[in-house]
Amino acid sequence: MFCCFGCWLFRDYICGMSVRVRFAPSPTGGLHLGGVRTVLYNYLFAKHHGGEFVLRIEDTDQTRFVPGAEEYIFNCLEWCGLTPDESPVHGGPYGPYRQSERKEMYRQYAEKLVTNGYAYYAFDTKEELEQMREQYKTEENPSPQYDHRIRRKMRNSLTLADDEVKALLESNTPHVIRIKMPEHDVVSFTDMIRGEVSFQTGLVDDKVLLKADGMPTYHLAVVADDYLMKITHAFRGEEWLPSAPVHLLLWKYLGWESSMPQWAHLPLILGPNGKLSKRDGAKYGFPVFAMNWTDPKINELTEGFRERGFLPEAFINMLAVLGWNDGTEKELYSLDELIASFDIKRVHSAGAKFDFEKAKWFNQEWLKRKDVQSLKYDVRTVLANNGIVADDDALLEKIIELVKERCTLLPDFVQQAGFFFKAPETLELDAVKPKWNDEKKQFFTEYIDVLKTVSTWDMSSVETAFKELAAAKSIKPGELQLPMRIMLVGGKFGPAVFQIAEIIGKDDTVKRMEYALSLL
RNA sequence: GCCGCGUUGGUCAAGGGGUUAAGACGCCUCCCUUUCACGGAGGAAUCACGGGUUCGAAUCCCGUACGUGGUACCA
Repeated sequence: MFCCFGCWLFRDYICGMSVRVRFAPSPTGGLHLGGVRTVLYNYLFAKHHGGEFVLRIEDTDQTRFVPGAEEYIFNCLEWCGLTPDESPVHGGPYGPYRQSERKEMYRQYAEKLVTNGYAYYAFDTKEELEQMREQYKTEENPSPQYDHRIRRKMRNSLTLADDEVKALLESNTPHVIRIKMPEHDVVSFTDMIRGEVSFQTGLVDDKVLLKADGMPTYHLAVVADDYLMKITHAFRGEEWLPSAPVHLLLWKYLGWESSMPQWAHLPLILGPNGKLSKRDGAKYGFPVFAMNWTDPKINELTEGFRERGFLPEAFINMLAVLGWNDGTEKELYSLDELIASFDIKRVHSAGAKFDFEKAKWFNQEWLKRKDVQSLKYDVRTVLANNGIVADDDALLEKIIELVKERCTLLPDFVQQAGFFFKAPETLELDAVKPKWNDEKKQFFTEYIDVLKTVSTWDMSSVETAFKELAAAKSIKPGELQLPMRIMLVGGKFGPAVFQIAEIIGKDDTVKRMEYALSLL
């Protein structure tokens, strides 16, 4: 994997410089599709360029702390095979990687901005802010912002006298630090997937940078940490685009403009109506999170792709091509192939609607292309979860090979492979009854007797005996195969009947047929 | 409301001035198989709309509509 010539020609400045990207989730709950795709694109980009992928935990909102959420994120990444090079658990030279543990570092930057006139102290209480919003609310402006117009009317270091501000500060009055957005500037930048984007700064509000509890908000933290962690390319969801001008300005005001990362705002993944939510999953019956997640507060379980029976390879593959393609017709990629061909510039700028049917197709394809050995553990587990013990290794391997192309999701193996290990509990007799008659009953009674005498039990001897007897009785073999299948597997599915008979053995074959016959 | 981003079949999408507008999923028909799958052969779109620019526009420009995101001391 090496950089293409394009890097020189299109001034990416990627060659020769070490690429560092980051995924920065806030540990507030399950990791959904969009999150995993963001991780994936970060990871692919980094690995394509031989760079590092760091995972940073953005836990600056203490009120939203959810126990277990951070560990859950790590487990998801591990399942997906997207291991960070640096993180709170993997360590690294730029730690700590949890923002709550970096708390003390942020204040100095915020203060520096105040000193240089790019930010200011604001003493407004929650109530005062609410009152402001109420007061200035009009039909044309339903949600007034704390912006260049409003700030003149609020209690901050721009409106208060210096000694008053000083007194307030010295008496530890709760306050925040807000950025002072310029009134008439235009901020623009080149997004790696959208091209030139620009904003009028006067239309953006004075975002809080440092909260009253001393924690930074996302806006300050993301800039400071990306700088401190030497992030070269910053990818995040499209929902961040509107606050990008704040971040751009912060890089400039802090004097770090020359090391600002290149941005790419990823398109959203949409559900049946609007942004995909876990609610959609519950409503339409598909998973939205990578793995099962139980919200500890309300004890509510949200289903994961893993538990639904997806292979991580398929999950990753499906996500990669939801919004990206390499320009060829290729759709099936291993992680290594993705790393080799990924190009952030070929990511679509439009949001993509998630299609569960297509997701299943990817799993089916991966089931077909993966070898038996690598499927064995998962299949055994899913069978065990359904009370089927498959401890004979060689047998299990043979069966997986035989039935895997009939399965879409892992749990399908229960139906497709279960009957090899355990006689069916219910027989779909309705499928044979309409055409059942004494002749057929007679056939099977005699056939059972023949089978009992077969010396070498294999597919062909079972089949030969079957056909010979059918011929002798002048019954079309085809009319007898379905009944036999129902007797052995219980339903209209599975591989060739005689193959099944061979595998389950003489005793079981005879036993199942006799039992079924007794019901007919 | 304001701001940003987006708009090629039901879905994912290629294509970025001249093409019979690829391919995949799903759907339907047929073949293979007297199970179910797999596999194979077919079927279904005037590229949101309206104006330009041009000999020529899905492709470039401008509007409109629609969708979506933001507008928090949440990320």
